[in-house]
Amino acid sequence: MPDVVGGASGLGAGGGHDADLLAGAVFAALADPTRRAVVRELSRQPTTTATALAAELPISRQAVAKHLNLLAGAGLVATERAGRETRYRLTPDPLEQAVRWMTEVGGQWDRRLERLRRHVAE
Amino acid sequence: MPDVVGGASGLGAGGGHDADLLAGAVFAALADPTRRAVVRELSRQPTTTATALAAELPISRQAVAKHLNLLAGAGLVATERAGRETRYRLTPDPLEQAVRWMTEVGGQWDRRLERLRRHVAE
DNA sequence: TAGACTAGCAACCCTTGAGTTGCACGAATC
DNA sequence: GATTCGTGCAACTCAAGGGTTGCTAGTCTA
Repeated sequence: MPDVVGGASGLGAGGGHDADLLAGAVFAALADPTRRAVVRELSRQPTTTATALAAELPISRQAVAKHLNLLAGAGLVATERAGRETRYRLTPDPLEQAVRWMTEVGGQWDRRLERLRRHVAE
Repeated sequence: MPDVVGGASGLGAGGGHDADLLAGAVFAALADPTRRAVVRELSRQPTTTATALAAELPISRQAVAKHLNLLAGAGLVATERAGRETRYRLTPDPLEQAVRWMTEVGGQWDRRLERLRRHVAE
């Protein structure tokens, strides 16, 4: 089951190799409502700590830390230590990858749709 | 835990009401690699059936059907019966909502970054 | 009408993931 | 130097989700 992408090689040849995995990590990261709240909050403040976030969310500090780790794994967040606290900064670059994935799929479908429309018209 | 978004009302006031839920459904739908493969395949063929998809994927027909139901729940797929088979068609409109969510967050962060940069410069 | 093909429903594993608590360690403060 | 504050790590619970098998029902065809 882990090689669904690779196993579907006949399908996945459309240019996306591991870009799919990158986009997938972003999608998985943004699939959780708590994580979306964290990201939104990070988009407002330049940097924050896990404890500060936990103070504004109905979950524990450790839960927030887990989410931040996952976000860091997806490349959406960067960490930097400042004394005894670690501050988290939003790095929205991977969002671009995800957007590209979606526009690619949507665009391909639009092209297919237009082709079908033309075929019906003739 | 289910009202994380609402509970974070102090945060979520940035214009997104249930648009967050819509985008969240899209993200959750695209978080699974199998579902991404299904979507990519649907972007190539105008319509398909669950059995046809199952023939090209390493999973059973019922698993594909579940994924298609979830995609339909997110509004990414529409169904139409044709005789004894149900054909699935891609409806990429919700992708736009998701893209808007991401660009909004990214844009807000960019603005915040620029403001910070200006503040440092002076 | 009998048989093949398609889809839908339900019950059932088993893994993942979100969340918790508890504890131990480095950094500031007094 | 002792204490507090902020993190990090580990173990654990519990619900959700991906996948399977088995069966039933509808539709086309021979």
